[in-house]
Amino acid sequence: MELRHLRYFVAVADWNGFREASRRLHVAQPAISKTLSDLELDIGVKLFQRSGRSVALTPEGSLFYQEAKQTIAQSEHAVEVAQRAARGEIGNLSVGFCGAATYAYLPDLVRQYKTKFPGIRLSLKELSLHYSRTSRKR
Amino acid sequence: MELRHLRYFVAVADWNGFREASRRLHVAQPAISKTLSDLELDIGVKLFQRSGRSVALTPEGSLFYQEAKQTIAQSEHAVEVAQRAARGEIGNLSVGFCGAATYAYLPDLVRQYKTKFPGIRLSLKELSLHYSRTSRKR
DNA sequence: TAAAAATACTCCATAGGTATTTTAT
DNA sequence: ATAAAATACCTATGGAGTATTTTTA
Repeated sequence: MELRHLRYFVAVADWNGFREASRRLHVAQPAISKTLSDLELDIGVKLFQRSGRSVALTPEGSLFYQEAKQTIAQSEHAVEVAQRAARGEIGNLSVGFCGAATYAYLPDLVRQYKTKFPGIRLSLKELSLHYSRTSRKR
Repeated sequence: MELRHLRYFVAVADWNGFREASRRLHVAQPAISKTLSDLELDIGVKLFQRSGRSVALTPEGSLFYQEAKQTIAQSEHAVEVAQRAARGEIGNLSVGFCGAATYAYLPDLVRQYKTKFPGIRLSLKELSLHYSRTSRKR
């Protein structure tokens, strides 16, 4: 099963019919027909009640419809999260500091940061001064 | 973007590497390579930091990883819902009743029902006796 | 130099198109 | 009789395989 199956399925449910869905999707009607019977075969559940002239969701189809929309929405959300992170609108930033910086620079830095990057979670960590000594041992 | 892209992406992240992912997925390594660069091109975000010898998620990739797994899980949930509904384990049942049935049969019926089909939501509606008259009008 | 990923190509499976038949109103 | 879905058939895009090159630890 691929998102394509779900997109076509939702389109047919939304526009109640293969014909109209095929128009909206700019895809020929037999392709929609094939994709949906593939989907039904794959999951082993009949999603539509066909009566030649028209089409209606089965009870199982109705439940699947909700979940299919949810799946598509989640997939779009995934992309959006990645894109916003790439633009620096969300994400995490870890800042290490020590000694004099603590009171001289940090407070103002954090204040500026919070207003400029409200979507980024900031983690602060005081670095131990023993670090350079212990790492040089052995 | 299709679920295939997300499945491959998650596999590469999980098995930290194209090579190992290709073994686990039973798909040749260049196919994984191609699919992932297609994905990055499609969403316009670099998901992995390649250094020839090894591969690591970028910060954006890490966020996308969570969302991709969520998307796949939701797609599997969708199928499960449909299949359970088809098996009669979940869903809705509406029962109309009227007159003598109300006290003579309904209580016992509902009791039996609840134990046999715990996943099915039951809706009861008392049918108006005027219904047959009004529907016959005109 | 030895692993792992990228590139180049080839092939074939299948998504999608056209033409037609079937079905129900 | 007509509008819509299914079926049959064909085409072509792109997913996946093999062989090879590139990269870096």
